[in-house]
Amino acid sequence: MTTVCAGSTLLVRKLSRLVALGTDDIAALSELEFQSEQVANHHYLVREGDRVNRCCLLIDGYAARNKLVRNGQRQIVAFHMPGDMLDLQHSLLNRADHNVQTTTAATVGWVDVEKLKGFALAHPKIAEAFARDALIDASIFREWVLNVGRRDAKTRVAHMLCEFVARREAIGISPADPMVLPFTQEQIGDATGLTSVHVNRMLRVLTTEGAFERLNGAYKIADWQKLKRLADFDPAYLHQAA
Amino acid sequence: MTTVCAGSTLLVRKLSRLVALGTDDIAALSELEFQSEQVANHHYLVREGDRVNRCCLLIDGYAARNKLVRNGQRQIVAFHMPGDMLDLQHSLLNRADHNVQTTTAATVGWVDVEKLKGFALAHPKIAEAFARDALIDASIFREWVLNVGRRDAKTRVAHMLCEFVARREAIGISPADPMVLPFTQEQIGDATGLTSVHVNRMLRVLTTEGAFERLNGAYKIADWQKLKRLADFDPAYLHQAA
DNA sequence: CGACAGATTGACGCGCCTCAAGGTACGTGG
DNA sequence: CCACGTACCTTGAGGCGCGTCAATCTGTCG
Repeated sequence: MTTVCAGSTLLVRKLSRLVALGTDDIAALSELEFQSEQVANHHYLVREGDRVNRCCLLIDGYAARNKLVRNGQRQIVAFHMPGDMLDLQHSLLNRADHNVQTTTAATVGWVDVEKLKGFALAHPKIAEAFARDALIDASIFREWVLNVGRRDAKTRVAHMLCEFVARREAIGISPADPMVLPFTQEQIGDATGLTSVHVNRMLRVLTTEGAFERLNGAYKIADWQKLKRLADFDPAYLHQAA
Repeated sequence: MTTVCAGSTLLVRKLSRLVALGTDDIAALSELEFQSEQVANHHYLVREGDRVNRCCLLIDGYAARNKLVRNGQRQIVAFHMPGDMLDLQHSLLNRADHNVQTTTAATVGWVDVEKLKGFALAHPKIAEAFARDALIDASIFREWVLNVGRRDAKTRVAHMLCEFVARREAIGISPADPMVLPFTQEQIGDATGLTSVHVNRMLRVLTTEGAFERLNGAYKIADWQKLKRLADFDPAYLHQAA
């Protein structure tokens, strides 16, 4: 549960997509020690109201951020995949304003926030990478406001799938590969402001229209161009190309 | 149009709410020169696709960020008020992924982005303030995803009004003061994912329920506690208390 | 085999949208 | 001073997209 692990490799790879790291930056990052932990599905990595003093790198598995309204309905506001740092978000704020929960079994690596801050102070390139990462997250949040506020159900679901596929591609997984979605239909509903029932119907429509296929538990993008078109998807907001 | 102005006072006041600035930080900020410009309502301060190399301080008036879907529908993803820095958001990214547009006539002050970056490098406290500001913006985006995704129309409109009032309070304007809303009902609709027609009806409902009053063009919060309750509003996400 | 999470499907209703017709306030030019 | 345009607000009637409720099915893990 608390073995030191090679999360730093993953982190270097991620930050390298954001800025051009110097060899000294990379050397420094390699020194970073992550306390590795295996957690079950639905495990809370951060809870609303927590004081955050350590930071979590998602090494394997998937996670989602969510907030609740008074009557208990849930809204997922972001999802995360291997390589994502989950709590830079909160490190400078007093208390977590939302929950972060795994959506599959997962492996995470913990680092002390103060240690990361020290790195940022000593290495401007690393600080810039952290800042860009936070700004890209913010850009994604804006797209989600648009998605939930102004697109119809079919487009919304398709858009969320497109973002998932595009971000997977950035970490090296081809859109054409079959995939097991790390979300239930209810979670897709929580992310798109719909009910699981309606998500189910929209997935059926997207399937009959030939945008993607379903084989027992797994899904496969049947026509990536068509799905993007149906989704009104423009990846510019992901700021992936450096 | 390009007179140097005292925007730095406003900026010092804003950053002081985010971190404890040292006297040297304040002295340095006072040196900052803003090119002041008066702009009309509906003026674009940033356009989607722009390369951003200068940064805009909103000195007087109001502005909103918006994105468009393919069929031309608009979604406002954030609004801004005097004292807000509008483009720290974009300064580290290649291209603007959304528009920023005034919603009233306004006065803004421009600074060079590189100059600001220099400040951040030389003054860790200022860098931290910028970072916290960006993280708070992100927190507000998350709340908007929740608002648009999971609350009904009346609650949504009330919530947006609450955020407006709470943020005004942070810059020194009492919730009890009558106010002329710097948004049209159509803009409130664009911010909440509703049509202007339905916003109109919801405002009527909130009025008949006694949450607020309307006197000719101006509005007044009649019952701040009641409005917050109707809105499911918890200001924690604004991270205003340091 | 039983228990349980998740997917699927149908019937029905409501919240919000659409379309359309004024109304009001204000600025602008004759 | 009035005529007119423009931007915004207001109100009503009707319709549709998505939610609600509920039953059934499937796969998986003990």
